[in-house]
Amino acid sequence: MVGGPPWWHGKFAGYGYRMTVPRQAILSTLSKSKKHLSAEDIYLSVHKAYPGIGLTTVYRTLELLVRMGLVFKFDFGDGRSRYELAEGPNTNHHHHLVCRGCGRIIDYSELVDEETKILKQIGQTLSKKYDFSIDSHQIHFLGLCNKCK
Amino acid sequence: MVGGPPWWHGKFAGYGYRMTVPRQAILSTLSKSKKHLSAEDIYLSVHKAYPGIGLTTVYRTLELLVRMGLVFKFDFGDGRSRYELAEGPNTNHHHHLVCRGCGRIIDYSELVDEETKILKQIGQTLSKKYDFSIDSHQIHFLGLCNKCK
DNA sequence: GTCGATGCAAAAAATTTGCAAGTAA
DNA sequence: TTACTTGCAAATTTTTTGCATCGAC
Repeated sequence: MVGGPPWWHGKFAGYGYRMTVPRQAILSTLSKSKKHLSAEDIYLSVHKAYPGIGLTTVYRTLELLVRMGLVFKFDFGDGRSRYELAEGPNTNHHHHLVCRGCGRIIDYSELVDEETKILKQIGQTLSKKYDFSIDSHQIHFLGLCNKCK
Repeated sequence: MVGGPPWWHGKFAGYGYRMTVPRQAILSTLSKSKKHLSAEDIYLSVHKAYPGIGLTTVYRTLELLVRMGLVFKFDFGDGRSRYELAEGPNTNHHHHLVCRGCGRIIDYSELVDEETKILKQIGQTLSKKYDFSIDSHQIHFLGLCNKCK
C-alpha cells in the first residue's frame, strides 16, 4: 500500500500516445486480476466503474497495449482471446496447462525458470538462423484436467 | 510410393465412428499439405475435388479429428484456427515462430528434440502435481520476422 | 487549437446449430 | 435397418470499421 502513480504512467507519452481514463481503467483491471481475462471480461469490469466506456475501446486499447508490450495476448482454443499484464508488481512469469475438455487453464510457475533458460538459448539460435527478432514465448501443455478425464 | 490404404484407415471403427468420403478427403488434404491450414483453406481444397462437401462438415470433421488425436489445432492470434496432422509418414515434430507483424509462421525442427526432452520431464512433474493428463504441448516464440522489423 | 482517442451503430468474419435427407456398416 | 453423417440455411459469437464528437497535451 505505497500509493503513488501506477508503474505504467509515463509509458504512453514516450510512444506519442495519450494517457486517458479508459486506458487507466483497463490497465487497472488487468493489474488487479490474476486471471486470463477476455475482452468482454475486461469490458464488464471496466464498464461497471465507468459506464461510458464501450467494448470497442476495450478492443482498441488491448491491441495498443499488446503492441506496446505491456500486455500479452493468448489464444487457448476456445474462440476468444485472453489478455494478461506482461509485467508489474503483481505479475509472475508462468506458463499454462490447457484442458481440452472444459477449457480450464491452470497457470504454473514451477520449473518455468528452467524452461525459460533453455528457451532463451534456443531462441538465440533460431533468431539468428531465421533473422527473426524474438520478444516473448509461450508454452502450453494440452490435455485433460482431473474433472474431465 | 508404396500404395495401400492410408495409415489412418481403421482408426475410426474403433471409436464407433464411420469412414466417409468427406473425412477421407479432409485427411488427405491435411496429409498432403506442409502448411498450417485454416478451416477455410481445407474447405476450398476439398471442395474443389468434391463440390458436394460443405464448410460445416469441414468444421465438424476437424473437431472430431482433434478429439481423436489425429489432428492438432493451433491458434496463432490472427482470429482463425489452424490445423495440422498429428502424425503420419510426412509429418515431423516442430514448433513455431509467430510474427506479430504480418502473422507469418515459421516452423522449426532444430533443437525440438532437446525442447521435447525437457518438456517431457517437466510435464511429468506438473501432471502429478495438478492431476492433469498431458497429451501434447506447444511452444511459440513471438516476435517480428525479417520483413516486419 | 490540434490530433489522437472514443462511442455508437453497423459490418465483417469465424464458427455453431437445427433439421430434414443421405449413407456406411 | 439403424444410427451416424451431411448439407443448407440461419443463428451466434467475436472482432473490426466508419464517422462524428470529445478531450489530452
